Amino acid sequence: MATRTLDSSLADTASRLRSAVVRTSRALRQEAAVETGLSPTQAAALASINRCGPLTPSELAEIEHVKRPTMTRTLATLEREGLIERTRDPADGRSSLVAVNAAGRERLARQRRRKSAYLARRLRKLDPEEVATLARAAELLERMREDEQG
Amino acid sequence: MATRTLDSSLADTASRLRSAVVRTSRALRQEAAVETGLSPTQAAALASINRCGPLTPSELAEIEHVKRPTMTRTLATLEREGLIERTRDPADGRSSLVAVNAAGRERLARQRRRKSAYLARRLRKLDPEEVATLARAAELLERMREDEQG
DNA sequence: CCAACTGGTTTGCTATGCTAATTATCTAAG
DNA sequence: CTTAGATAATTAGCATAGCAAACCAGTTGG
Repeated sequence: MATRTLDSSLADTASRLRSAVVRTSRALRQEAAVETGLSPTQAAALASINRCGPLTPSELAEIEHVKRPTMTRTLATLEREGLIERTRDPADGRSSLVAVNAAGRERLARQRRRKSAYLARRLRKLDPEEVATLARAAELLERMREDEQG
Repeated sequence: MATRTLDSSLADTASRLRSAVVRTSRALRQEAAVETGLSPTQAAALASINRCGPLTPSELAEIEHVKRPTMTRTLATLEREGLIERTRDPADGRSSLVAVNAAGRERLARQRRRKSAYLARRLRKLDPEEVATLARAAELLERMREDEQG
């Protein structure tokens, strides 16, 4: 019976969590367009490029857990926006190295400065203890994803 | 200075949380297709219809925080899959009432039974204390969204 | 030097959002 | 009543974002 209630509580948590994640992600997508002109996907890619230095599209796709064609398109958008630059990979003629340029860094900085960013604005209304819970949850979500791979 | 560090920690948490939510949502979308043939959006809609009884498309759009045209299409998909049924609203000729049919309930039950559902499977590997953290985070995310409306 | 592999892109499909415009019905004012 | 305006739903049209399959070009191993 302990197992039974444990399982049903897990299923319940899973269901609520799914709902919360999906809805929050939806809200983020809407908000992002207004705030920075970048969708969450684009913003995440830009941040990763910035954080992990110049890297190839494949490496980036790996980091973001999307397939290569998807990353190709995201990069095309960021390039069209003038936020990144590519140089030929000296080690491999098929490949290119992607890096954030001045405009991209500026955009990232602006974004970071934004006090009113969707989540930050809402986090400010929570108790420190609640913020800590969410910080911990973010870690757990990432760990859950990485653990069992894809 | 307290404010400064508090703010930067908030921004940091916001950024990590955004990343975690976006990536998890992406993983969910991929997984859902394999597991049940329903995307998270579709599964969420079906669950809401089931939970909240027969209701109109508008009410459902409200619950799911999407616009009506979006819900129209989601419902069309669920109907094409034979999981829901519509009856004319006796009170308003413009409207219809949407309800889950036998096949839909069967699908929901199967989904619930699924021990291997993405999140549940991963939750099972966490400490009870960690599961509790995520449950609490789910609540907080929902509350954050509802508070300031959208 | 050629065959097989691999990184990247292109192409074509699906799903999910949105807004704006249409259609059908309802409701209220005259 | 009847007509004008509001409202529910849909349709149409646009954009993003994911996938897989096919394709090109450069790399590498035999």
